[in-house]
Amino acid sequence: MSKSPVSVVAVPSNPVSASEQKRLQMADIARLAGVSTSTVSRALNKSPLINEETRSRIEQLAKSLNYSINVGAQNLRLKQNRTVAVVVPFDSTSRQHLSDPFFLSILGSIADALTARGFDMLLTRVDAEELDAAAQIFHTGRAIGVILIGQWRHHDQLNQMAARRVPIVVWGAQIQQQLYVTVGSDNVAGGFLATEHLLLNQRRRIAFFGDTQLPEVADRFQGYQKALQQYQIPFDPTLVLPAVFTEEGGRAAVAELLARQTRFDGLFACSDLLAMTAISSFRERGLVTPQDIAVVGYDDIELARYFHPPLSTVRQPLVAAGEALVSAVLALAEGQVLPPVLLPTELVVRHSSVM
Amino acid sequence: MSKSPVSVVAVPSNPVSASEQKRLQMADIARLAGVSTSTVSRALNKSPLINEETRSRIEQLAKSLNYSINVGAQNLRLKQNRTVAVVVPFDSTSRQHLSDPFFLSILGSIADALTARGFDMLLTRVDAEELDAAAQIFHTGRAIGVILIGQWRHHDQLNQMAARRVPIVVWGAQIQQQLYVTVGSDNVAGGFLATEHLLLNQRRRIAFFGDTQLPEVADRFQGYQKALQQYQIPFDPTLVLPAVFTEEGGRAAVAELLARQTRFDGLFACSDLLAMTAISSFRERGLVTPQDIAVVGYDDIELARYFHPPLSTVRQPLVAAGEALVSAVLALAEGQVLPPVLLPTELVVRHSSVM
DNA sequence: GTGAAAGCGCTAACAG
DNA sequence: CTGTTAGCGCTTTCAC
Repeated sequence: MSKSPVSVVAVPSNPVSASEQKRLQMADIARLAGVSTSTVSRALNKSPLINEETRSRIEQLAKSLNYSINVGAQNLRLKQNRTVAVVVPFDSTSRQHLSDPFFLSILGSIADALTARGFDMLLTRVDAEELDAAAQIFHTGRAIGVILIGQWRHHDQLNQMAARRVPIVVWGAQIQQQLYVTVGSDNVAGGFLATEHLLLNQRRRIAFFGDTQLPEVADRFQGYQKALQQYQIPFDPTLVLPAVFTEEGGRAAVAELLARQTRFDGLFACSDLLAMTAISSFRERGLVTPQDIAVVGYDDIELARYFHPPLSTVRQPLVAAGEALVSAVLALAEGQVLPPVLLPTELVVRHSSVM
Repeated sequence: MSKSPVSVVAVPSNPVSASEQKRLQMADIARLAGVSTSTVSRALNKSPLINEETRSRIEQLAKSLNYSINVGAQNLRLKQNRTVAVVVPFDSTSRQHLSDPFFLSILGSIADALTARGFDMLLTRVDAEELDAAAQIFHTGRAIGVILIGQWRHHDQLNQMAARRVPIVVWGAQIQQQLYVTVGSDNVAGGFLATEHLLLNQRRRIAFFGDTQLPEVADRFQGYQKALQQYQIPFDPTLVLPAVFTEEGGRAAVAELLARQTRFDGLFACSDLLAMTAISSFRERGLVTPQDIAVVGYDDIELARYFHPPLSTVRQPLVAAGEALVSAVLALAEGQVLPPVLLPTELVVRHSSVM
């Protein structure tokens, strides 16, 4: 035998180890147990056909050897699949990170709902301009359906996918002539609630922060207008700012609003993140919330109550959202036809809106 | 699992539609193109053997029919797999949600790193007491390796998995006699930096919030003690609170600290979430930050700069973290042997710690 | 350049 | 109750 070489460099680990680490398979268990693979298969799948003694013997063996049935092969054979894809589009220009806490939370709730039903979750980030990648996940059989978080502006692409029979459900607002299924909160009601609350607290010049090109925001805006109308407050377009949902959105919107030199004493921001960055900007400029500007956000993220001042906001039902999205995509995958789902929305009053 | 107040009512559609929707497969394309499946396979895989004309014809056909190769079957045949599992343990007792923004962000950075390398990400939440479920994901062949976010107290279980040759990398702190690979930030340095900063700003009675049973926190605590020692400030155990990383953690710790009637003028909280809830609690009790209590958090989540006061904190390198975790798990899956990875940590001074 | 045939790891008739 | 056999959708020698 060759004697081991003395070297100072790290011992190059056995490069074969990956391949030599031959994965155990059913045939191995069968041989070791002295039965056929059919028997092992049946035993491990708890078929009632198998002798109790045989079964437990095989189970023991498998467990002690750390063997588990290969799901890939099983799925192929069974033509089944218990994986759902969750797609989070990102904006290729801003390379925006998965940053809004609300989206992250909804992701958690989907994960829970999926786990509860015994499904795996494939999480994918795709370029918002290439939503077709989401369809590929389905067409390649990696998932039986997809949940898309963030409707954004991609109505047409989504419609196309649905038309091609991709089981897809999107978190967002219901739109006319929409072929795909949406699950979302009642944004019109949410917008109304927030605005009405501000109105009821004697605010008359209420700014609106949100990109109304997004369907969800458009609905909230509609609620905003409806409230103004109902309380007979004139609508002033100079109070409307197309703030994007990024961290800088609130800051930029505040700057623009102030530059417009329009008077305002209230703000309805279409996300808590937006509300928080706005409040932070106001403060830098000597404007205090709620005294000078009463603010209501949207989402009710966890940090909202620990913010200063604690943020009044419109709560979207997180757990229900996950449940509904998962139910919907599963139903769709089974070929059912579904109506859109509208979840209730709730005003949470804290201190950013009342003195 | 709470049930949602809204149920998805399915219009009972044609129940056969799911099954009759026969998925296209390679044989279909072959028949339609008048070639054999071998040819289709080669064409779609861009084999140089195929006639250019034939290839493009087949590609066209496949595209127009929305056909894509079935990855499951392909993987089986090729004995390959491009999926990595990301496991987020949850505490079964508190049923704690995936709530800390930092964990969520790291998840995003992992997703990006995986996507960049052409890997799929399987996201799974598992009961912290049943970490073995993470091993199953590997043993069943659903993923070639697993990234575990949150070392918590499960050192032993993790060691067992590693001993069984499950390619697993853990986000957390390096521990003695650890068989598994960790990637984490330099927690000792982070703790030192935060504490030193407070010390340099004339704070002498610095409270520490964090569950020192967690390896990462233990390291930060070590940094805290090191700083005190270096600046010759006596260590006082009454200033140390085992705050958990939940939203209520900060609040409870503040209550307990106040109940102890010990004097303090600074706080190093082991997460931004903890710092924020603590500041919020202080405020409720008339204590203002930074005047009365200077606070430094940990993580540098996005909202930290928009908090009031903007939060001083120790930044953990998010993007690098995702990259490192992914590189590590991929290397492990190939059978390589790796050392733990320690990422640099950086103090970000804002206003919660300086007057 | 293209096709026929074998087989990836598993399950399910169909026999015994 | 258990084994034999065929085949899930794909890739790849091996022939032509």
